Amino acid sequence: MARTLGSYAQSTAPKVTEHALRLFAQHGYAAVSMRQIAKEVGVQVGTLYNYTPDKQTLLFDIMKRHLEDLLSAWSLRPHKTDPVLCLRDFIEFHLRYHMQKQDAVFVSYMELRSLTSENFIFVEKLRGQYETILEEILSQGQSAGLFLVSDPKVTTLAVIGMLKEVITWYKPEGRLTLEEIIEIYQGMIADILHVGLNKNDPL
Amino acid sequence: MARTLGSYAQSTAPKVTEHALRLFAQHGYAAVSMRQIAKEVGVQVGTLYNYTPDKQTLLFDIMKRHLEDLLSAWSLRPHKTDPVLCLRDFIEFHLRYHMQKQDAVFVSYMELRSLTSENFIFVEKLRGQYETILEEILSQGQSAGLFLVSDPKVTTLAVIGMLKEVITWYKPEGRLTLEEIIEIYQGMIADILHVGLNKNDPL
DNA sequence: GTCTATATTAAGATAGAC
DNA sequence: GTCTATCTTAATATAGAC
Repeated sequence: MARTLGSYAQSTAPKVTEHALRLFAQHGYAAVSMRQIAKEVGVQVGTLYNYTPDKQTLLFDIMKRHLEDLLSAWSLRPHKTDPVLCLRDFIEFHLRYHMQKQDAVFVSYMELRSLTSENFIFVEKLRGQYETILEEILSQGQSAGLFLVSDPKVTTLAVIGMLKEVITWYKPEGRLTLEEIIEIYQGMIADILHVGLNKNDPL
Repeated sequence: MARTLGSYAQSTAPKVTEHALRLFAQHGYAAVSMRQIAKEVGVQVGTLYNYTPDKQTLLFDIMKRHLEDLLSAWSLRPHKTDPVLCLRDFIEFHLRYHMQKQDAVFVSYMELRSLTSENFIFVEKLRGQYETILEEILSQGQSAGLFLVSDPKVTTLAVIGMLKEVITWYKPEGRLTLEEIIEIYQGMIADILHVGLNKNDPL
């Protein structure tokens, strides 16, 4: 990362983003003031406006960056062709990535309604791209006869719901390791999709 | 037609709650002002304070009433003893009830962090009571050997996650009827719990 | 019960000195 | 890059007339 010319101290820019993110996650975008953010960063309010034109842009940039990072992280992964392996891989990727970026995930989900309509459209497109990854894995497995579901669309949403819920209770120091949680979820999702059962087998 | 002396309109009290609920659901508690609520109700700001001591109490009362209604609606149902039937019943109850009170459900989930700590504790207790219902059904089925899960606690959370997600996409005029959705979810959850498979059967 | 008017506080954002 | 000072607007809440 290139630093700004003429800056001696540790750059303030990343601090602003970090503290804004944490405060938004904790109290919600609308409930956090620029003054609060400035206080956490350790500067006066006016200074913040050297790093963002306004509060809305601060939120938008946080979400945009998070979703772009998420998408690029997935696409940089070696691509598996078998839908069953690909699904297992996606579950692991999703849980690992999301559990280490809890604040960004939380804000990107909770604060959609705080975006201006223009920014909302942009962010929703990115979110849609991510959900499409799972949708396509499921539909490929479905047409290959590897998965058997009554309604692919609803199943996708249900799986997404299961995975999203994890963030509300996962704690690194909790009873189960992340590896164990991943395995449990891979199992439950395999059950829902009837992985391994042939289309013509009786249920 | 005048109902009460000096009052031409329908009683204001329920209107205040209704409009506050809808606005909180749409924009979030912190983003909604008392002026906005007053405007929707059709009164001046000062008038609102005849119906609530402050904005926080307005939010708290909405959540409290919603959760108390939910709990009492469940407890008024005829109680089934068989865990399998009880679970199916709970899924149906949950989805029906939640789909017809979308705003209240949404606010009660999203605005937990907007409550004062005292109010939060109260509301969390009610929420906990509701989640305990599902937990107990699962653990009863588990000990009766009717369900087979690798980790009951995580399974409960996953099922809750699945059910909660529905509210984010369900529309009464959508492709599937509520009855169809209920059936699909009963099926998926039965799959996760391996309902009908004996504990000693091979998977 | 509802209104108008107002007290008080705090918000987002900008200007200009250093 | 950061600060102080300030503009402007809007927030919650209250008081007192009708």
